[in-house]
Formats: sequence, C-alpha cells, structure tokens
Amino acid sequence: MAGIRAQQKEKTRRALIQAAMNQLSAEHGYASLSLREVAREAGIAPTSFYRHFQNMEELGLTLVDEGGLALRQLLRQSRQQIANGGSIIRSSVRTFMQFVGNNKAIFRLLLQEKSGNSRDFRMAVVREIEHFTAELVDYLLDEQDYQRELAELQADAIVRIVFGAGADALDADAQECERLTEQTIQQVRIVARGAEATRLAARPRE
Amino acid sequence: MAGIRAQQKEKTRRALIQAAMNQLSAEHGYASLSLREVAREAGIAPTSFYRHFQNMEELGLTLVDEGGLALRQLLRQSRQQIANGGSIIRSSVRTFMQFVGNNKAIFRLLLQEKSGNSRDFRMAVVREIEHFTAELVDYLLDEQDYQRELAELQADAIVRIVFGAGADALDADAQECERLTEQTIQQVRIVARGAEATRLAARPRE
DNA sequence: AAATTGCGTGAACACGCGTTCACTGACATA
DNA sequence: TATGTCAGTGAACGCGTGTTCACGCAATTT
Repeated sequence: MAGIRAQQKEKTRRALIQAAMNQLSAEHGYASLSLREVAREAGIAPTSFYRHFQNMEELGLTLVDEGGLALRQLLRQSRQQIANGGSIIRSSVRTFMQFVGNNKAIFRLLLQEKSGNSRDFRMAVVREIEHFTAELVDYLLDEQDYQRELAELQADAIVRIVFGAGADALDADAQECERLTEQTIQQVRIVARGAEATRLAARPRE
Repeated sequence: MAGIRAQQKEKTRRALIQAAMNQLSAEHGYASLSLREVAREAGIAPTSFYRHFQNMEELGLTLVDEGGLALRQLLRQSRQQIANGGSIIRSSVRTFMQFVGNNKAIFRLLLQEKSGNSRDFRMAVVREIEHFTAELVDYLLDEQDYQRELAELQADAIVRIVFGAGADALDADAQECERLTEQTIQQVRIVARGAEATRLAARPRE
C-alpha cells in the first residue's frame, strides 16, 4: 500500500519545486524562470514537467504557497520565543530578520510577486501577508486592550515597516543586517508608543 | 544651430522611452520587456535601437531615472501644498497617493526593480528612495527639533509605511484607495506621536 | 498471467529573441 | 559643391523557448 509509483511521482515533484527554488536568486527571478532549465536541474526531460504541473504559473503559485507556509512556521517559532520571556517586539523582529536571512530565495519570491505581473500571484502574496497582520491584530487585542480599529492601524504599520526592512536586508551584509534589525526594533517601539498615546487621547478615563 | 539631425535623434530616443513606458503594465513588467517589441511600438527597426542604447539594461536604468525625477517633482508639489497651509501629514500623503494613481506604470517599475534581479537597478531605486527619506529628515530637523537619530528613525518608518501603502494602492479601486489614504494618514500620525513621546522621554527637561 | 495505467522520453515543431553586418541616404561640414 | 558622418535599414545568424506527439516500460490492476 506504499504506492511505489505515487511515491516516485511525489519525489520528482519535490525535485522540480526544489530545482525552481534553487534557480531563484538575486540575479534570476521567477519571471525569467525557464521550464527547460528547471527540468534540467531536476534531472528530468522537459516534457515530463507536464506530468506534474499544467504550466509554469502553477509551479510558481506552488512556490508562493510553500513560502507562505515557511512564514507561518516562522510565526509559531516567534511566539515560542515570546513565551520564553524577553521583549516581545525584540524577539519578534529578530526572528523575522533571521528568517529573511535564512530564506532569502523565498522571501525574495514573495516580495517580487507582491508587485509582480500576475494578479493571481499578487493576491496569493497579499493573502499571506494578511495572515501575518491578522495574527498581530489578535495579539494586540488580547494582550493589550486596544480597540479594534487602532489595533489594525498599528499592526498594519508594523508589518509594513518590518517587511520593508526585510526587503532591505536581502542586499545587506551581516553588519548592515544587524543595524537594520536594531533600527526596526526601535521603529516598532515608536509605533507602539504612538498607538498607546493615541489610545490614551481617545479614551482618557477608563 | 538647431541641429535637425540631433533633434530627430532625441525625438526617436523619447519615442523609445515612451514605448517602453507604454508596454509596462500590471501584466507585463520590465523583465519581460522585449527590444523588438519596444522598437516596433516606437516605429523603428529593431537594429536602430542600438543607436540610442547599448542594451535593454541601459534603457531600463533610464526609465528608473525618469521615474525618480517624477517622484522628485512630486515632492516639490507636496511642499507647495504644505506652504499653502493645511495639515502637513495629510497633504503629503494625499499628494503621494495621487502620484501613485496617476503614474502607476512608473511606480510599479520602481517597486519591481527595488526587489528586482539587477543589482544596478536595485541600487538605483534605493538611491531614489533615500532622497525621499533624506528630505523628510531635513524637514523634521528644521521644523521640529528632533535629534538627528530619532528624526532618521521616524522618517525611515514613515517612508516604509507610505511606500507600502502605495504598493497596495496599485491594485485598488478608487474607494479602496481612499480608505488606504486615510489609513496611511492615521498611521503616520501614530508614528509622529510615538516619536514625540520618545523625544520627551529621552530629554525630559530642555 | 494478461491487460491497463501513467511517468518519463527524444524528436520535432514553430516562434521570438538579441545581435551582427554591410548598406542607404539625408544632413553636416569644409 | 565635394566629402564625411551617422540615424535608420533589412537580411541573416544561432539560440533557447514552450508545447505536441507517439512511444517504451515499469508499476499496478484485473
């Protein structure tokens, strides 16, 4: 019942996905990904590609999904660090920047396709980022007692800042990365302070 | 001394640049820009392209420069609105979002090449955005009396938020755009409040 | 044991690409 | 008026592309 055949198929499928990931780099993005090159790297004939994906777009969307999954895992990891004590902001930002450093290809893919030329891709990425924001909103509502609107403003701003920094980190060396991380932590703190001030101004007594 | 010849050449050059701009759209980015198609739209033979640019990359960098120029003009326009009175934050953000709406192709180009696959391109875009940030820092230092470090943190955060919103605005309809604009204004205000609070905390007496 | 399924294959296709080359003819220069 | 310059040309090149097709052959099903 193992299904030697299905097993083999899944293996080649993974090989294709991995090959595509490998070909993604700072110099060579999804747009210039070639079916033939991917197939070559995966060690199969170009024609066999069609046994696994209908076309390149389907492969690309799969990559985005895999990237999103990795991001989701990052979030869990981040929450663990929070549970272990220490500054929430600091550990979240650090985890995020760590992720970017360790998964440049994936993060670059997400960034590129966010402003890319396929509406399906853009929407897929936006959806992933919205997950990110939504979880942050939940956290703010739970831990602090912000009103929903303010929490959403704050979460969205933070996500924009952090993703922006992540983008810059892609081209940065270790030292610059460190600087970026510290800068981002401070910026997130500024936003938190601003939100707090706004909250107090809105409901001065309570 | 008019130089009929040079005049004609400049005209074709402009035609090439314009043709390239026209071909940039939500579905068709710089990466998939073709020399032959651009030449066709400009109304010249493919080979004539080389009389004006050494290769496609040179054309692309020219496009980025032109985009940056347009952004610079936006900044001046924005400052005029400020001089006319009214909320600084509000009019700046509105102007920016207006620009994005009116120059989608250019802004999309900047966004895409910011995370694009050519280091030269990325650096060119980063330079443009740094101009943007630097002018905001100057403004903060002049108008308020922030210390340099805090002004830089604040300006960088604001630029990230605003550019992020601009990116989202590319896919949004008019109503969603309006919502985004208002959201961004509030977020920038939050940052400003947070920076102010930070400033007061750092130097309580002065 | 026989029949079927389906992954992987190699040849072949039409196509658009960037680039080269020698050339033309209108403008500039002397 | 004679000479030079150079933007624009059309043919031709080699190449990599996505996609199709009929086929082989091992795993699976009957």
